[in-house]
Amino acid sequence: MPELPEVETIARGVDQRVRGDVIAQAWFSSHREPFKTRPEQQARGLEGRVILSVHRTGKHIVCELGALGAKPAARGKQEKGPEPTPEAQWIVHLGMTGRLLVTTPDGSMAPHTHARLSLASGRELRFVDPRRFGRLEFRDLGRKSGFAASGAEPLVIEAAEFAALFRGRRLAIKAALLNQNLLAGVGNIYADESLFRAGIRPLRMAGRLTRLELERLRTGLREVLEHAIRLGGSSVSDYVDADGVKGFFQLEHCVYQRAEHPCRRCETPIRRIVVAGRGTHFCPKCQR
DNA sequence: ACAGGCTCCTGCAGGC
DNA sequence: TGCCTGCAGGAGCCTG
Repeated sequence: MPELPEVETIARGVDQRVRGDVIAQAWFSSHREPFKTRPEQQARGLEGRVILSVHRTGKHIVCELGALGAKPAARGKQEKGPEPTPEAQWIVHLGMTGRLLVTTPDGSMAPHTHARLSLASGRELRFVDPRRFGRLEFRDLGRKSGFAASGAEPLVIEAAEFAALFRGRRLAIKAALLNQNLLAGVGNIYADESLFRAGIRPLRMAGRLTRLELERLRTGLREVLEHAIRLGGSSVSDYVDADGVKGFFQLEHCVYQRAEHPCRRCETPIRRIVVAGRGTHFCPKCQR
């Protein structure tokens, strides 16, 4: 299931391949879901627009779109030409099983393809999502404000702000980590892995954690996310990047989906419980 | 306001 | 071998 590192990997890959390309034609499946904006409206808004950039916010992939003829800023260049102002955004949430792929038009259509954007370069940007938990949204920035995740970014949040998120919260820290209104981008895998790094049991009440524990959690979370991004994300279920390539972080999971396996640190068998309706994995000895 | 539970959806694993 | 059941989970919605 795509979380922050997987979404980051996909957004980077898609950005590399489609930045500056023009959306010639947009096609959407006739399923009721997964559209936050009506498909006809999305198609109308997308066709003829230039993709200025693609980036990640929380678990969302945001495509910044400009008017035909707008020149995107070159990636990673120092020379700062005037940044073209986006006119619109196409926002993709992958849900559990969503994929955003850049393909050639002759590439066979995967089952459950819900959107195909034909690009002027001849390539196609495709959204595939068997379980339809993903969401597609179009925002006209002339009418609406730009997309912003409601929660804080775990990669940049400072200690004081992080601690304040959990103050007075009477719920399990695991459940709090999954709440996108507090932190944007953390899902089940990295919640479990960061709690292991911090040595904190998932059922501990969020508001009762000490300053020291919260700081271990903040740094553990950041480390585990950064490490996973370097490895291209975790491939559990059917996650693949923009090229359809799997990531490697799943080989380094310490607790996630390792129930009954020995802890990598102390060899105690990893336990699995259910917290907030989610499978939750922890080491009963290393996590207190 | 906040917390917890239910719902959506399909693929896959496990049991008989 | 093949069918059936149950489970996985992000986030929006409803309820207490």
